[in-house]
Amino acid sequence: MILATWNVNSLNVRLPHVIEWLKTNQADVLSIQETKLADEKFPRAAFLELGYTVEFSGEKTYNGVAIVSKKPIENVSRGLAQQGVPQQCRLIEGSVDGVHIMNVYIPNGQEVGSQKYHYKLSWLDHLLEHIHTFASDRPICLLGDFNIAPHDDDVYDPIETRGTIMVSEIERASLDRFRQWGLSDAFRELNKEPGQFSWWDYRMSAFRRNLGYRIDHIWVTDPVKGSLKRAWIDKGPRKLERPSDHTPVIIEF
DNA sequence: ATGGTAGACAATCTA
Repeated sequence: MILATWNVNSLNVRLPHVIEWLKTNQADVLSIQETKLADEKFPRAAFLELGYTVEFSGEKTYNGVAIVSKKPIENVSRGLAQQGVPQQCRLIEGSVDGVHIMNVYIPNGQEVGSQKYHYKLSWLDHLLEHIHTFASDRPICLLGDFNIAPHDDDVYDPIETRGTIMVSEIERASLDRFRQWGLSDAFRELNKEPGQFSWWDYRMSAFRRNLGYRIDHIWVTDPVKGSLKRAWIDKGPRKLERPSDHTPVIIEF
């Protein structure tokens, strides 16, 4: 199975890129973040025409997640039931071919110490609670835009970015709890070299200068880890005209 | 401390 994740930063703008990418890469499952589309505006037909099925959870202007799949998506659910605050569309999950796919758009957090940063940490707490309702010996993939670079090797400059958003020790420690539960970073299982990024800021010519972060991830339980064949980042879409600031991360197992 | 750019949406907010 080829499984990919891509924060498209507006599916409205990026639909041609996504369709082209699916045609070329023939992924079995693609999970998308930041569709920024209310459900009634979702371009379902474009995916059906390609032979894919799609499930989505979106809202106007912000957030929005979707799972695109060649095979049927079963037991679909949306959001975190436990949250007391108004729901943002940041989680959609479903099973494909016996593999449970959890597509997340973890809050960005804006700045360490800010209100949004605390929202990010508490959202991660709720996600962890939710994960704990599953058995870790099941084939599960937690994937999406985590908005956290797990290690210093995952940022362009660990000194300059030390302690800042997506890099802070508290965020990394929060993510470590998902490892302790039984998830592994599939990309890092197969690729050890530093400087492999999935996101570059639009500003300051960050892509040209390779000032990136590896914040888009596919984390898997042992049954998936055991059959991993490949894991890679496709920088191609980031080089296109009017690109998303993120580029796809893919595994094959 | 700020700014740089992009997207949604029409003055700012989010990233």
